[in-house]
Amino acid sequence: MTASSVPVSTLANETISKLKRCKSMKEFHQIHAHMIKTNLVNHTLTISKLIAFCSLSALPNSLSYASSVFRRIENPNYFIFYTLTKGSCDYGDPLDSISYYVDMVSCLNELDKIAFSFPSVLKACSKLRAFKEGKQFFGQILKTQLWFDPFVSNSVVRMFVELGEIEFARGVFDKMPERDLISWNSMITGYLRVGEVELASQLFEEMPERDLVSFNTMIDGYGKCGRCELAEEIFRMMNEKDVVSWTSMISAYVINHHSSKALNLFREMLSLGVKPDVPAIVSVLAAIADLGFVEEGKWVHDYISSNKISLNSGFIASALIDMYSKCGYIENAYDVFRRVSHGQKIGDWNSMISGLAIHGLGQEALEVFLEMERMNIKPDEITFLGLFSAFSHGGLVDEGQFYFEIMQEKYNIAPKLQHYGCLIDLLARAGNLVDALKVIQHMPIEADVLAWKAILSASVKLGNVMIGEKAALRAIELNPNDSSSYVMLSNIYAKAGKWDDVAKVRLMMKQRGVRKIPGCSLIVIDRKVHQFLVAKEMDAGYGSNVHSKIEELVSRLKLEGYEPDLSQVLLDVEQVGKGSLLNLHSEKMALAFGLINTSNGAPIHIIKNLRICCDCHAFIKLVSSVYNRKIVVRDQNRFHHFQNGSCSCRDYW
DNA sequence: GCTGGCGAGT
Repeated sequence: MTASSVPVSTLANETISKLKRCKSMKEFHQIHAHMIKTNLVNHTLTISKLIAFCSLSALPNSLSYASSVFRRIENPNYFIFYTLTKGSCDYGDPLDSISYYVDMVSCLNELDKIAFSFPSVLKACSKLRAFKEGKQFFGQILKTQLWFDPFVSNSVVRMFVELGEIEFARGVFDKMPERDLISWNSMITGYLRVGEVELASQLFEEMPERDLVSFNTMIDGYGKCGRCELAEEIFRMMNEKDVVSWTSMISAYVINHHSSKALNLFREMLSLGVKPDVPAIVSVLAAIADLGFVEEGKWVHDYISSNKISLNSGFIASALIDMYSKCGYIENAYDVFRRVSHGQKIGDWNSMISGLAIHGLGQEALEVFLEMERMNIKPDEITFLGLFSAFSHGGLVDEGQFYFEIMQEKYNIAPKLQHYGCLIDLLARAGNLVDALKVIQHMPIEADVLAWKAILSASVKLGNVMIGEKAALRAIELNPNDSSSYVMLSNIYAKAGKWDDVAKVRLMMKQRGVRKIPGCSLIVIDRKVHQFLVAKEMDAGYGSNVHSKIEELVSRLKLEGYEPDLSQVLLDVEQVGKGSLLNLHSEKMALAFGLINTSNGAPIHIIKNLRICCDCHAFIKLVSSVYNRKIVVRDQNRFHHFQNGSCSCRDYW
């Protein structure tokens, strides 16, 4: 049978079901060509469906294709306008979404049909942060029957919530003709987003009925407000949970730095037979990355492969790259990246650049960035944060300054506080305190505590008491509870032999109740985690072994010229003799334990919560050559790969 | 004559 002898309706139905199954632009092109050949382009329903499935497909270039088809239609109907409005709002430029809406009302004016587009138009306003225009649309809605459409009025509440205009949202909520579950849930989201925990709880108590979404919203919102205990309470009282409930609770733990709890909860979820989906996997990967437990990370990676979850789905690749980097396995991160890097996802590139950065691989990070440029992938703010951090850790000062200019001139990205922070850190680390201070003076935003701490920590390293003092006082003023600023100030004084000033700092801390965070190092052996706290006896059983091993190491290394760096013992001098206090640094204990409990030549991975100290750094360098071990230490800021007596940071950290 | 509004992740 030839095409022309088939009834139009059959052909149309067949084409529509093919359109529904389209997975690539190529298929859309083929069907469109076929429609032109069979004259189906003049069949309203079929051409509408082509535009609909294409605009809502989320494929690259699908919207511009849909719009080119649209432009050849003489009298487009509501449905076509609607799909283009929604498509551009969700997957394209929200501004186009508003244009389609404006076009629509200029040529058609049935209110009940316009209603369908309004949710997307209002969503476009929130995406564009267009409060004024949003209010204008709201004004128009109020004058019509649209106000009585729950989809429309709920979208108004949602828009004000997204814009953070909580008073407006509440005003609409109170005034709307009918409130359903969605209205209540949105309003609660709104309060939680602005940190109004009390008001959110109150609404949650007051609402006439609740669904799973209401509970999940509370878990997520409490978590994001830093109220893990409240999130837990809701989570535990739920009779029915879905994967969103679990994921919300897991990420509440991750955000609040309870990564072990997050990992345990993920395990509990699995044991109850709840199948993790992409967001659940991504959130547990963040926990694993934080803990540095590569074995768990590999298990999740296997799970992803064996369950045929594509590396391209959601943030899977970027989460894996991040996890492997933060566990010290930059090669594995690179493998994942290579498998997806032909893709266009900015997050994958950003994770790779940041990963290389924490390993001090500045040049490699720059190469990834240049590859990105060659592929015409537009870098965003986060790309540059990663890049600057890579330059900073790699000591690439000229490159850092050059790309700081490029970011603004070529990519039109205005530097934010964090970008300035990176630039300041870059200059300060490289020993250029004066220029770093100049940046602080001239930047259009007030420097934050991190910027001053960057100056401070560089001053410690350079022994610059004057600038260090100034930076420390400013940092302490900005965050009086951050112990590290006091400690660094005290370190500067100690290094300069100003013991009276050291005492003053210590007194200040005591009076303000600021406690030094104890150094803590982790080592994982045979999937078991061993934790060492500074100056503390460890778990019964191997304490004395570790101490005698450290003593053995010290005497062996002294033969190689190791001199304990006593300037590193600062605040707690009266407690124990300085030399032995140095030997109680947590990373030395973890290292000794690792040497005892792993076979000769096996690499040792250690994770420390604070920055590694100079003495331990020199110590571990020597151990790596004398004992012929590859030792990888993750400290608060970055990785140190020790091998053959030197460190990948080239003593620059 | 097909359609629309809430919850989780890098």
